[in-house]
This record gives sequence, structure tokens and C-alpha cells, in this order.
Amino acid sequence: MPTMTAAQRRERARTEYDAFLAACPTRKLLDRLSDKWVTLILAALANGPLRYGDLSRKIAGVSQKMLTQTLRSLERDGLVTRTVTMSVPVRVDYELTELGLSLQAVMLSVKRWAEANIESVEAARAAYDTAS
Amino acid sequence: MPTMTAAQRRERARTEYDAFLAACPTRKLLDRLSDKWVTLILAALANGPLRYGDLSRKIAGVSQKMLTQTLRSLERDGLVTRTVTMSVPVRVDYELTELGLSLQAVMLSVKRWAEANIESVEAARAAYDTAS
DNA sequence: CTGAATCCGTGGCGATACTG
DNA sequence: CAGTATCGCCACGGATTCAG
Repeated sequence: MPTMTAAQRRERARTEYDAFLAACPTRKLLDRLSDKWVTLILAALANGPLRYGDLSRKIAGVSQKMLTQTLRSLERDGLVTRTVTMSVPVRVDYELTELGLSLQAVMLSVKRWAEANIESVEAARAAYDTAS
Repeated sequence: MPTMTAAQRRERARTEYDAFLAACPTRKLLDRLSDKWVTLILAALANGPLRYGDLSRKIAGVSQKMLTQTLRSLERDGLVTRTVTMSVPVRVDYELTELGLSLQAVMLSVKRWAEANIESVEAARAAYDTAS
């Protein structure tokens, strides 16, 4: 077991866990990733660390509460780091961890899919609505 | 414009739309994709069409209401087809469309990421909780 | 500037019962 | 078998206010 590489351990984990099972912890993790703001925050941090205010401005429409709350959960899950620089006023930077970076790659493809296929989806909706 | 290929149109769409903007339609689409059940349903349909009951059983813990509701929205968005076979009893099959297939590839990587990295996340949580 | 704390409405979602 | 209809809870999330 100690001779396993990280990649081997991940592969073993992938076959052991199954999100189709309701009781599986991955189900809950999947729920968290299925968060309104997670994808956008990860995408916003793609080009390096950002300050709280920058994030708030970049992700239009997010409330202070949800931004802070989502950042906290991301930090707790080991996806972002929070660095406080004691000064006046205080400066706080958020940056993707290595783990966060690997997830960011995945979520970015989701965001890109949405932006690339929105027109197809809207066309399908129009067709569906007129048919009914 | 009519000389553009589908790929060109998608690329153009991707640069025109920006999910960071609150008013952008892709923001709403991203919200829908950020659904508890969408990922699991798409993943469940990966190996070909499935009947309603099969889906219900494969995705443990989903209520009838949410399964039906999510399937309807997926159908409306042109991601799955719903085929009714009139017989007694009725038989209904759900199958990914071409568009749904392209999204499924993306969402499957999310599901796999969760299953592969759940242990890292749980370790980070434990560390975070003891630190506080 | 970066939050924490509180109030509070809305709708997401599960449970249950009923139908073709 | 594959849904629809209805009820009811509570938690998600916005707005606002206070604080270090």
C-alpha cells in the first residue's frame, strides 16, 4: 500500500466509490460541485490569485454572502488557499491549490460547453415549446 | 454567415457569450447544469437508452418527482429524447441526443473527478476542522 | 476592504396519494 | 409501468446591517 503512487491510489478510489449509490460520500461531493457559484469561482481564479473584491467584481451578480460562503467551503475542501496580508486595509488573496487546479480544468470545460452550446439549447427549447 | 461550419459557429458563440456576466443566458444554463441530478442522469445514460424504471433504480435515492422533472428539462434542452412505446404497460425510453452526448462527456469527467478525489477532499476537511 | 450576523421570502425538493 | 397532483418543510440565498 505505501508503494502505491498517487495516481494508483486515485484509480483505486475511483473504482471503490460510486456516485450512483445514495450513501456514497461522492454523492455529497457531487452536490457541492453542483453549486451555482463553484464553477464561476474556479474559472475566475484560472489566471492566478485574486483578491476578494476582484472576485466579487469579476463574477457579476454574486452576493457577498454567497461569495464568502462558497470560498469558505472551497477552502475547507482544499481547493483554494486563503492568504491574509495584514495591512490597512486588510488584503485577502484567494488562489487555487493543486487539487483545485485539477478540478478547475474539469469545470472550465463545463463552462465552455455552456458558452459554446447555448444557442443549440435555446433552439431546442423553442422547438419544444412550440410543439407543445 | 451561411458558409460557416457548425464548429465555427460554436467558436464564435463561445467568444460572444460570457458566463461571468449575470445577464448572459449562459449563466442560467450553467445553473441548470449545476443540478444535483443532471450529472447522474447523463452518466446513467452513457451506455445507451434506459427505461424510466431502470433510471430510477440506477440512480439510487432520486424521487419520482425530481427524476421526471429533470428528464423533462433535459428533453426540453435537446439533451435527451423521450420515446413512448404504446403497449400494456407503457414503455418509455430515454436516450442521449448528439448534443446530450457531447455534454455527457464533460459531465462524466466531473463525476470521475469526484470519485477519484473524494479522499483528498475529506483529508483537507479533516485538517481544516482540526485547525480551527 | 473583507468580511460576520441577522432577518426573511421563495422555491427546491421529498413524501404521499392518485391515474391511464 | 410511468407518470401527475398536492402538501408542506426547510434551506438556499438575497438584502441589510454591523464589525475588525
